Amino acid sequence: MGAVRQGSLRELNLAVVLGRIAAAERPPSRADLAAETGLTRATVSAVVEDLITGRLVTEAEPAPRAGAGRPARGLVLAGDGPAGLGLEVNVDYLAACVVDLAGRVRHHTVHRADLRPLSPADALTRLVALAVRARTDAAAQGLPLAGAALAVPGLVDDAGTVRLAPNLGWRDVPVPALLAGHAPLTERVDGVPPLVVDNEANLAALGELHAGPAAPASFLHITGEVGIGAGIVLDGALFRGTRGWSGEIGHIPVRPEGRPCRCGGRGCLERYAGQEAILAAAGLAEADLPADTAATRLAELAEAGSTAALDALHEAGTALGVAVAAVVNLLDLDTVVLGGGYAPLAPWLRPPVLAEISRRVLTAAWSPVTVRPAALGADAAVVGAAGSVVRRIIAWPSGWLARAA
Amino acid sequence: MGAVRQGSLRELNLAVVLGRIAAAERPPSRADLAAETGLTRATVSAVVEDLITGRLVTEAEPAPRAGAGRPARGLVLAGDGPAGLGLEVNVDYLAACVVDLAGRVRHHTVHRADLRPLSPADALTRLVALAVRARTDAAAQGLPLAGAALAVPGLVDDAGTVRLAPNLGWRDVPVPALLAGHAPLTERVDGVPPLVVDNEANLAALGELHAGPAAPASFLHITGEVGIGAGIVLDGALFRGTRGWSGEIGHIPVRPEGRPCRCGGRGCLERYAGQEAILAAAGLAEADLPADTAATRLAELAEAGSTAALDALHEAGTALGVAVAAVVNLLDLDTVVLGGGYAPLAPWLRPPVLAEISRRVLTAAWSPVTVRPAALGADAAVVGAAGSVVRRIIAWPSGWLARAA
DNA sequence: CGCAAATAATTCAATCGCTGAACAAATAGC
DNA sequence: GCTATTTGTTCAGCGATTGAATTATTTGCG
Repeated sequence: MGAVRQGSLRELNLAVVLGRIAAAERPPSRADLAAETGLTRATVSAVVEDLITGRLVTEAEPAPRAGAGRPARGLVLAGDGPAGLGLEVNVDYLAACVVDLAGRVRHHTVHRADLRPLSPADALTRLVALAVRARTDAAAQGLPLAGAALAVPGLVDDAGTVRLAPNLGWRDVPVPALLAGHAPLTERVDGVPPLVVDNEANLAALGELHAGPAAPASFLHITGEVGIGAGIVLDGALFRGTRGWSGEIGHIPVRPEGRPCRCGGRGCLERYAGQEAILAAAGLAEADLPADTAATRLAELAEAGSTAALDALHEAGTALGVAVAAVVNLLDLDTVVLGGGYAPLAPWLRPPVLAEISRRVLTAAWSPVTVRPAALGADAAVVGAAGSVVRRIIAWPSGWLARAA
Repeated sequence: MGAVRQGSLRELNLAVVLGRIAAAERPPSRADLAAETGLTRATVSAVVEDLITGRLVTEAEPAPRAGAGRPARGLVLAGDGPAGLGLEVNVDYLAACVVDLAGRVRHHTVHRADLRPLSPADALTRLVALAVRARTDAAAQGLPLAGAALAVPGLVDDAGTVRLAPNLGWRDVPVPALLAGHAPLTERVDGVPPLVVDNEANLAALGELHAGPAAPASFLHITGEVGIGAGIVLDGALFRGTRGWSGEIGHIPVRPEGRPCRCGGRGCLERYAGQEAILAAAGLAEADLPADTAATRLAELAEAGSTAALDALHEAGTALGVAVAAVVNLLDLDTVVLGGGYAPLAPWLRPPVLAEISRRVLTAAWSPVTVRPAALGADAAVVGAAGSVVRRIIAWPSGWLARAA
């Protein structure tokens, strides 16, 4: 916590009030906010006025009806306020989307193509084309973009360099430098780079947090694709680790005397619950399926009662459960979200995961652990990326207000 | 983050300034603090005056010498300010200590006795005797006690009830209720209970954080005793999990097809790197050694070149390394501290732990993980308990100042 | 030795944002 | 149409920070 200057007071209260408006189930009145926060109605009015003139908040016309007295005017996040641009590079598709302050997806494009043969520079050039279309669409809807975030299936350092994205074949790719020619993804505003690069699993977890007001404050979001990544959300904020490389769950040993893994260990989770492992166990050659349909195909087979598929899923679920139990023991989380390719497979993965948790988590007897599929599907990472931009504005509105003024 | 009222400004700045004084390497001057925090020298002077009249800070007479100009007056945490009382119940000893604001241990008593035959009530009665002596000693030194914390080798819920302490044989022990007759451990002040009960591993980790200014902001502290517990410190704060039950590292599977464990799983870490497992592997019957000397005995044997001991330690270190690698992958930590019974064994445990980390942690190649023994020895938990009390004051001085006024 | 330069800390009027109470606005119920 | 009730705004007052000026204390230099 930095020092609190005179002006910080208003900055902090702008964040507090806007945060309450964003988190509220129904549009709160100024009086509600005053009661909730402990601030005076006078102060709340002044703060709200700043937020309204800054186009972050609008008054909801159909005010919620009460008993007697002057009717309250509900406050909601502005639909025409700043929006976030989300981008994603993945193994077999590119995606872009625009999410407004209220969390609505206002634009969404997916471009399917095998990215592996392309150089990183070429892939990014194609991505810029998508970004430009998204920008144009946003402008047509009167939405100013406040920033962008790019989701990548790999490890990203603070500078935005992709250190390693195995399934993409990327290694030490300096994304910001490669985008240098493509303003306005590169103009730095207020010290915030206009494009943040982050791990796909992290951003997908943020997407889940953003998807509904019912999201718990702390949970583990597991993205099951070729690799297995986890996004850790603690108290409503993404936990990134010392260098931003948290969530590497794929190499927790679940059968240490088991199959060798490319990481050098043995019996890693990825070798038992990764997409390739499940497909192989189910008797499906991986090569003839595009990655995005593999999970749905498996779900169809399981639905149809295929013994091979059911056995493969049970096996994978058990391995996943061993790893999840370890994480729950370590972090004492009460919710686990199955995302990415696991989402459609949740009906079959859930039982063995729960079984392992109740076997191995000492505290599960006192307070049960919830395991549920992700609310967002395969779009979680892009939507989460765009959401992370608007979320930053909600968490610190004075930055945007100063820029807009 | 709650709303910020007018008066919160000063409260926040008191915390900011006191925090800087506590964290500084050498006594900072008011001017230093102003430069660091961005506050005006005028404001810092006012804030510091509050801290000095509240007996939290004093001026260090031998001011650090500079070039020219009026010499600065260094500010340090007051040695005669509020102190914390730390208590510990463990399998074969009770302990109490008093730590002052500056982190110095001003009192320390250990009472050795096998606690397992005693009822929880009897054990706590003996503990109160220690606490009373510590109080008297503190009073004799002019130290007002600001609160107490009790370390227990088990799971504790929010109300202070020990839900399960297997090695102590405790189950659902309502510690605050059992201490009800023993004021002043029970009078609630400012909404803060005078006695906080917490897990031993958590408090030991806090002790490590408190032990030196060189402690990293985020680390994993592993307490190896009969069970294996971990304290997770993230950004200088203990991470407790949703219900305060984080850090159960003992049941991470390291040999899943291996030995059955009392938790119901197989091949848990505890069965390979727990004290009993190491002693058995080294050919030492456990029964004939008091728990506190087992580790030193092992260290002696290893020092003397005993093959059995060296092999046992290598085996345990490898198992520990597998689990630690999993945690490091998940949380992206850069420091692991070997505490409790592991501290004296660190020379032999470190190499296999590091080997497993470099094998299994993908990112270890870019930035190495430090593994080191704990700075505090077996006293870490008591000292950490007392430290947690003074730490709370440093984090929120206005609470103490209001009480003292 | 005396004086200028430099750095530390304090004083004080000005200012910014919150507070609390009074007031205006708008509606339901009688 | 009147009253009770609740919402939202206005305004004087106040607390905390600010910034410039002032005082305090030492080093360096002639």
